[in-house]
Amino acid sequence: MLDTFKYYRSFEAGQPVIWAGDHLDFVASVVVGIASLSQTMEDGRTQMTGLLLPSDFLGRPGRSVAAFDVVAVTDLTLCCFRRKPFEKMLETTPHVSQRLLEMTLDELDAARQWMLVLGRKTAREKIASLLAILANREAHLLKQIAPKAVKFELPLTREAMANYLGLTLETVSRQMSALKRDKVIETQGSRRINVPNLSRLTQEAGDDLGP
Amino acid sequence: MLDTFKYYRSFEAGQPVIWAGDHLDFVASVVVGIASLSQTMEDGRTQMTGLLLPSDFLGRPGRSVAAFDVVAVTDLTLCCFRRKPFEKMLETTPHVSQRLLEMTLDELDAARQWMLVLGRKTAREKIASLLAILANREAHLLKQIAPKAVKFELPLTREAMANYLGLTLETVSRQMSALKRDKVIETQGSRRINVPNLSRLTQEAGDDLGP
DNA sequence: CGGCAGTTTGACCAACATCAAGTTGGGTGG
DNA sequence: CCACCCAACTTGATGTTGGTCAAACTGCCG
Repeated sequence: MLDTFKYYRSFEAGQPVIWAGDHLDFVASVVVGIASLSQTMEDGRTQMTGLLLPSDFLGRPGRSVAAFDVVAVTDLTLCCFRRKPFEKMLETTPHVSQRLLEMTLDELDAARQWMLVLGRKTAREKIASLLAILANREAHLLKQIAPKAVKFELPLTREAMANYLGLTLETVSRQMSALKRDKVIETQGSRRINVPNLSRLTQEAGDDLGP
Repeated sequence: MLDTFKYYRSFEAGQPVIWAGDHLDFVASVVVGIASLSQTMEDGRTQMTGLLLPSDFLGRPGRSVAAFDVVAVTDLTLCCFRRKPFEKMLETTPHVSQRLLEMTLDELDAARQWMLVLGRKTAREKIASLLAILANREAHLLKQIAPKAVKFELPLTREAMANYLGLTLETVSRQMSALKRDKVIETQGSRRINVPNLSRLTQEAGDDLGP
């Protein structure tokens, strides 16, 4: 059973969990908080390639070297398993590997959706896409289905948003101001977001009929 | 056994295999040729989200609706399995789902690598990245390890390259000309590419020490 | 009351997109 | 066999988006 060899690790907001290339002999699942996956080029350009939310899986059975940097975006608690026994269990407990396959396929779909955002959307649409994802997640957590309005807390700094969206932090800031000016969003401070009309935001994101 | 319910389907270069939203009651694996996965926005902007090469898997156990457009880039042959029996087999044959998990994790890593290309690389680096992938694949097929020079056939039109790279076809063409002018590549016609110095190309792609 | 990280805003600039001609080359029909 | 056609490609002129550099503002913490 999983419980016999799991353990917990906590990280403060901003702390690195692992660096790409590090030896990594555990896999983990997010319990509370948010972590980011990212890559950095030699000259410092960085691209966030995913956000890990509670219940998301981290690590790679069969690989002992991390492919990406993982950083705690907020205070973070992971539930970790040593990799070897976890791999053994994958072999002996088929429904675990089936569940993991399903989660990985979901992540792959999400990554591909995000490629459209990065490759083809304008700065304004990129920001709206990110806000729409966070707004929908919030609505989902509150068990609301297609609500008109949503309020939520932005877990990311402007710089982190820029790294997720393939923009500079100045452009992120300008487009946030523009969306505020155009009444697509309202703010209290720079992190508390109020979306008065979620379908308007979705439309700004460029995926009206959905992807 | 898989063989008892598999069948083959062929497509000519340029033909659609399925459209996003279509009902899809098979999964498949590429036998010969190349297929592309892509998404299109209502206004026509499109982004290719993956290339499927021989042995790659297509479809999604547990989902009956296609999430992406699939198009045959070259003449293409698929080996198809009806979805229901395939899913049943996943449940009963653990090592198949483990193998599929491994392949999916590889694709997820590749998709995340590509997000760096789309989000952060310049047009020139994007072109070089794509050419480097194709060159390395060619070298791998010929069982060469880290050769100095490689020749290969570009399977994509300029427009398809643009859709993969998040560029316009004019920019692709200009950067191809620039790489030729700078002796990073040589060409015979617009599709036959010769890379005289693969590490130079890799450097132009911006991943010297490589992720 | 600093000090500092995070953010906003402005002025200017470069990279890429857009619009618009041309050019190439393979395939077809006369 | 050649002339023409058309899709794919190249190249040029110009425009726009988002990047860069720089300066100020906010709010929190010591």
